Amino acid sequence: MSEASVPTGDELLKILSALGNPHRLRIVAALTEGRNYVSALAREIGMGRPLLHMHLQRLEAAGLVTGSLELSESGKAMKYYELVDFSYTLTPGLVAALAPTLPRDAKPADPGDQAAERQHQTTVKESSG
Amino acid sequence: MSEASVPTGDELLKILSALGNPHRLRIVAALTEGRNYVSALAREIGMGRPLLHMHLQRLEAAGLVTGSLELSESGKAMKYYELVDFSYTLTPGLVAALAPTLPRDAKPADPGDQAAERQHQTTVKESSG
DNA sequence: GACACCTGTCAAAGCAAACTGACACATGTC
DNA sequence: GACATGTGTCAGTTTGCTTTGACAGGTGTC
Repeated sequence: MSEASVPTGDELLKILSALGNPHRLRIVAALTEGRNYVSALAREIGMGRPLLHMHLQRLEAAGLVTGSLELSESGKAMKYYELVDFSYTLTPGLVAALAPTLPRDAKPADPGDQAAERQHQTTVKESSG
Repeated sequence: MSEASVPTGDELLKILSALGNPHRLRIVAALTEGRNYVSALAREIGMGRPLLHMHLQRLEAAGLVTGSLELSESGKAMKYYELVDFSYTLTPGLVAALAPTLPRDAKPADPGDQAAERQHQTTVKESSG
């Protein structure tokens, strides 16, 4: 099953700008092989941990990946990221339909469109002890 | 009929980064109502002509819109832009398939992947005299 | 010629994103 | 304790996109 194919304009924008980056595309590609934790993923792709961390946050904020902080058998905390099985069909029609729901200019005088925040879901599991 | 749904990694990146901008999404949305020329479009959307010009170039480079310099009845040169009926389905699989064809780091020492340029097609028509 | 409309481009400024290095913290092993 | 591995975050630089204003054409009309 895939993600909802009809997001809001704001969400679509976040998705597109999140994927509009070579590093992030590569990260998504690497995660199709399975979930992985940050440090290992950084080595695999060949980029610094702080940088990868930022990109992963961007992808998570767009709802394209999910991170879960787990405890390894040895007791070390490791943050595993995995792909969300998304599926969005880009067409002029979709853009036209969602464009009206785009934030104008972040005008401070425009209540009612707020409270649209989305909190990062970071599950915490324990795998044995 | 829609555009090819399987571009190269480089093209996908251009498409995504082109659409990952609120102004450009709005431009695409405005063009779904029909073709229009730059100055009129600038007034309709409410942005400067030079700025709109740049955004249109970005969209054209990504193959999402097409521009054609035509001559109006009065003889004035007007650049009309219209939408390309694209359709791309974003999935992890697509990204994984195209990621290997992404340009590494624009390394100068890597021939063979070049000559992949794409020239902007700018038709010139004459409507009457 | 002056005006209104269209086109295109350039340089400088402004701003957001990307990137790096260093720090603080925790755990298991030698 | 020293070391290697994992986590997260922060400050500062660098890079690149975005934006603006000004300029240089072109045409038709008054």
